[in-house]
Amino acid sequence: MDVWKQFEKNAITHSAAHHLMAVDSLIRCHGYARVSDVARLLEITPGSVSLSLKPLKADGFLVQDENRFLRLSRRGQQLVDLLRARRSVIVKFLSHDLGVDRHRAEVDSCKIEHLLSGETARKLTEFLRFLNSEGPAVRSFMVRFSQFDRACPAHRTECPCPQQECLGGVDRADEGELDGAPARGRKRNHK
Amino acid sequence: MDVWKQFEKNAITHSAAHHLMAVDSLIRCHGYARVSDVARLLEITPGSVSLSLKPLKADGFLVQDENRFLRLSRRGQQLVDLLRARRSVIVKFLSHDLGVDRHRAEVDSCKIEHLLSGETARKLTEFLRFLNSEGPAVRSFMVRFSQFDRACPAHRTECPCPQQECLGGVDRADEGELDGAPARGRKRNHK
DNA sequence: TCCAACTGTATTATTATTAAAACAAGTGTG
DNA sequence: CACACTTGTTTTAATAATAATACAGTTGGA
Repeated sequence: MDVWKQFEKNAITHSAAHHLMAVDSLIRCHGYARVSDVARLLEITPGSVSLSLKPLKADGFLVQDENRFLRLSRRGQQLVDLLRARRSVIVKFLSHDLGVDRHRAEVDSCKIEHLLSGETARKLTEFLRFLNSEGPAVRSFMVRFSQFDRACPAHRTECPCPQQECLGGVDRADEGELDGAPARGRKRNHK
Repeated sequence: MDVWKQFEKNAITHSAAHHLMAVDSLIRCHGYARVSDVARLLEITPGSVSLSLKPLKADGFLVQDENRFLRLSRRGQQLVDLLRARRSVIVKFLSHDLGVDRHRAEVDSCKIEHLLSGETARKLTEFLRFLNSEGPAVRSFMVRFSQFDRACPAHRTECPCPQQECLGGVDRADEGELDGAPARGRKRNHK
């Protein structure tokens, strides 16, 4: 039971990551970012943004100049660059190499990019860099993969015990169980 | 800004997933699972478990018999099987194929397994099945990968602009920024 | 002075947890 | 049998973090 309870130990929340990235995007696109600009971009109220940014300022990711324009600190910029790099790596892997729908790849990456450890992100990047290096071994590998029989073997042979590594049956049978809206009854923020 | 705000739409929380899997593990190991057994396994109080299980019962993942022994419903069992399958696929990919430390691979998988869409999980599984199919193309691919120069090109050539797809520099420079404990000042559950 | 922008306070909701009290059911002993 | 003890469950109250809103107040520039 060592793995359990590790899930709360993340340096940054999903929401915080998006707030930081919004600041970065605004600065890159328009040259500046104020609280209200972030709010408009994220479609939430300025008050909410102000509150969300407070811990980020306290943690030294963000600074505000005398006119309250937002700027990323060195640490903040590093973090944003890191997150963006991770996201683009994961999106590329999912969409380009695995063939996941682009939009879904982006949603999935955005959910997990800030949760990966540095080691995993690094090794994934190395793998991706190799996968996109276009060498002959890689090319023949990808050709073989595209010819690979995608059907799960568990669906061809009758197997009485629950599969260890087949997501096909369960997942297809229960499509949306993990993807979409909750099944019923649970109140959620519906804005 | 379509991707943003998708992050809250998950069918199940991390904690709920662990509670469900604990029930499943207990039943498989000891033949039964009561609230207090789950609490012991997860090292939290029975009261907490009782509260956490309530929405899972309401959503039809769990049932309790007349002696209040816990059982997974059909839906609950499907969900647990799905999550376990995903985890084992991701752990195998990270540790076996990418060479991530086993424990870290488990922690990372456990963080993300319930967040992936069905499509992504399925395609990842297909890829993994191919990667472990031991054909000659795969073998030569993996041999090449093991010989692949892991050093990030950005560290060899001077590049003035922030890297799009290099996690090496930023990440190594800021090791632990996303992995470990918060930098400072943020109060957290320290139990 | 007026308005846009920002901050602060109060409020709501969800999730996750503890601690303590209340309750239920079986066990043991005189 | 009855009373006390033990175990297990549930409920209630409380705390804490995250995420968001609404509204009131402040500030600074044209």
